[in-house]
Amino acid sequence: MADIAERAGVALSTVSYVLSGKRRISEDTRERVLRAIAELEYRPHTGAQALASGTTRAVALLLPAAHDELSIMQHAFVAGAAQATSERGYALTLSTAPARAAEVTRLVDANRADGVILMEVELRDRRVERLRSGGYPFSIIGHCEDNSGLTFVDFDFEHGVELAIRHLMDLGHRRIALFNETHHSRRRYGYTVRSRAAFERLVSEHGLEGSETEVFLDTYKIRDAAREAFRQIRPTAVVAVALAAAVVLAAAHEEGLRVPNDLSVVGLLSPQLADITNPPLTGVDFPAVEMGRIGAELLIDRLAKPDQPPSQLLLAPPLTIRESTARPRRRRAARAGAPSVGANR
Amino acid sequence: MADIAERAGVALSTVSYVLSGKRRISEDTRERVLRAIAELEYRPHTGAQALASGTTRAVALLLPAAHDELSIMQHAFVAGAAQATSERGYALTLSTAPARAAEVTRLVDANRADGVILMEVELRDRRVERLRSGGYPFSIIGHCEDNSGLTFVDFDFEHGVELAIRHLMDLGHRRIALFNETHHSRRRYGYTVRSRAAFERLVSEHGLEGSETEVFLDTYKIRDAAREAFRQIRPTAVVAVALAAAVVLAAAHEEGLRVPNDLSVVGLLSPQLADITNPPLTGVDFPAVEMGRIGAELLIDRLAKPDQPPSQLLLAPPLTIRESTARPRRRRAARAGAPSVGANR
DNA sequence: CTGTTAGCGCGTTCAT
DNA sequence: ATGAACGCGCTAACAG
Repeated sequence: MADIAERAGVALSTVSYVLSGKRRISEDTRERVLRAIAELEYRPHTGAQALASGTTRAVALLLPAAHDELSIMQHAFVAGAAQATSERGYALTLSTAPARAAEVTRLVDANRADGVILMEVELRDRRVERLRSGGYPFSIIGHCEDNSGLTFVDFDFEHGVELAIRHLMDLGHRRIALFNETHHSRRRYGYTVRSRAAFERLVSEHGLEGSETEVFLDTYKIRDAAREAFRQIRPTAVVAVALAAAVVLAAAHEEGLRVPNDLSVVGLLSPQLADITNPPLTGVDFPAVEMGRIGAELLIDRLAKPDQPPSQLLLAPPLTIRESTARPRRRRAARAGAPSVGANR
Repeated sequence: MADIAERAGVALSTVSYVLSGKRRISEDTRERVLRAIAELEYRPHTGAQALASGTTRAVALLLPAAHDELSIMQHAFVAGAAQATSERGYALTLSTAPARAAEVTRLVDANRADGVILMEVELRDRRVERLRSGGYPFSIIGHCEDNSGLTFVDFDFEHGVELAIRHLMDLGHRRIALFNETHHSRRRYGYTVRSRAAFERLVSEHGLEGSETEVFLDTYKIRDAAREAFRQIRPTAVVAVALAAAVVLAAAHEEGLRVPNDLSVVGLLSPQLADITNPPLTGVDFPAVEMGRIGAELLIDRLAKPDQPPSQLLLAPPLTIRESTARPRRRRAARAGAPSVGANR
């Protein structure tokens, strides 16, 4: 900066002001400074700016448990967040530190980032508590039980399940199963709990013969659980949350169930995945990229105006019909074989 | 730091040396300093360290073209790189800036990162040239045509295609098609070119009836291209590169081809994807997480010892047999129906 | 083994 | 409208 100040024949601070625009500078000197900057290929030193200004213009994205595993949708969050931050002139720092409360504030404490984007939160989350009570700027992709004061964006799983069930009911399905995700641990993730709650409510409201099945996020267990459920429940349709959907298809295939002829499947997952399954999944498209983007924007907004009331967004996109759902066929066979008593409501 | 120096009754620099370990400190003062640090909950200011030391202890991962799209495997790279960097005490900064040469050096020029990890390089890549000629520390996940001086890790696609073809030949397949990925643009990505080259070599070496099909990374086009290829080539087996594999399965399904009964498929993709396809894909597992990890480690090693000769790693994992391959069956039917003239080679 | 001190590159207040 | 000078928090000579 000193070099360009000298070359432009001005004071060092003038250069700073030209750059930041925090002061009116005469067009004349402005020109000279900018020219010198161009000629010397000067690049501001982000670190020094951060040190002097006390703000890093970087946010941290906490990418929990990147235990080599699946969590394919996480990538979309990352991609969305990366885009949004870069558009707003922020850097995005990734951390795969374990999801312990002690870790979430580290990057901000070390002044590597101004704020934090949290993912995979549980209904009651100690990391959230830590950030909240410590007064750290943060946003969540997902949400908790007690959301007072929290800034977040989430997919409306309740609404998603409702759309899915309505679609299946419209097609004539009455025996619908929910395939939910669950984790090895005892953690209670919001989307799992909310999906189940919505499912149970709808089942009882409409007198459906649903039956939930919780499956584990391990591919093999998921598949076994699915096959067993098919035999026991004999659903004509399935609502599957997240990655479970992809595996349900495989399990159905193994059971000799053709989708959608013998079994309809509605998935709540990202369109990127829904498109490459076999057959492509009808479902409520999880707008993962958008959510990542919004999560970042909410945080950056918050950094700019810390006193604004927190934004809380629930995204409820429509159902996209692909090829995995159809009218139930088993029922006809069942009726023909043994005319059931139940009226069609 | 001044606070803890005062509290411990030492000079400020002593605190620094205790922290960095760059000097021998008597156990006594060491103790006092550490206690003061704990009591005051002192956290080093990364930015200030960076400014003073001239090294940020952060590396940038260039995640090109996060155009909302697929590129699911990219996530694994990111996850692997994130793990490795965090283990070595580095931060990982993500950038989705467009893949222009001007962008790749920005983060390092602005002192946000010490080096760069590049992905999705083309055979002749201007970004690589820029980094190389500018003397920037960087590593590549992938590699180029001219790799002199480059540090990289890549999947050995040539070897992968060879394993795939061998496996299919062992099963008795002779009419094998390659479904390759290609991008909308005219970019020449190494893995596409190398896969094709290997395929062509093997086809001619073994007198196979292969026929390559290039498909676009757009889900719908991929599927149409696949269906058309099935009709024209009537392959008994397919080798599919990356995401094409998932879509080939869907296309086969639509054509009424059962996998593996009517068509065997071998994929070169990540096991995370291979496991959730329907049926699970036999293939050479693309060790994406591992590659991301190695990419980061190579770069960090390079930052530590800039004068070491560059490491160039080609990973060639074995074939994993899942459920998408079997002995060819069509041939029998064909023979029975219309005894073909062609000898069995 | 420990202390002193000069920067690292920039933002910003105070004076002009 | 411009300039001089101090400080952000830390590292690394240099000096004991």
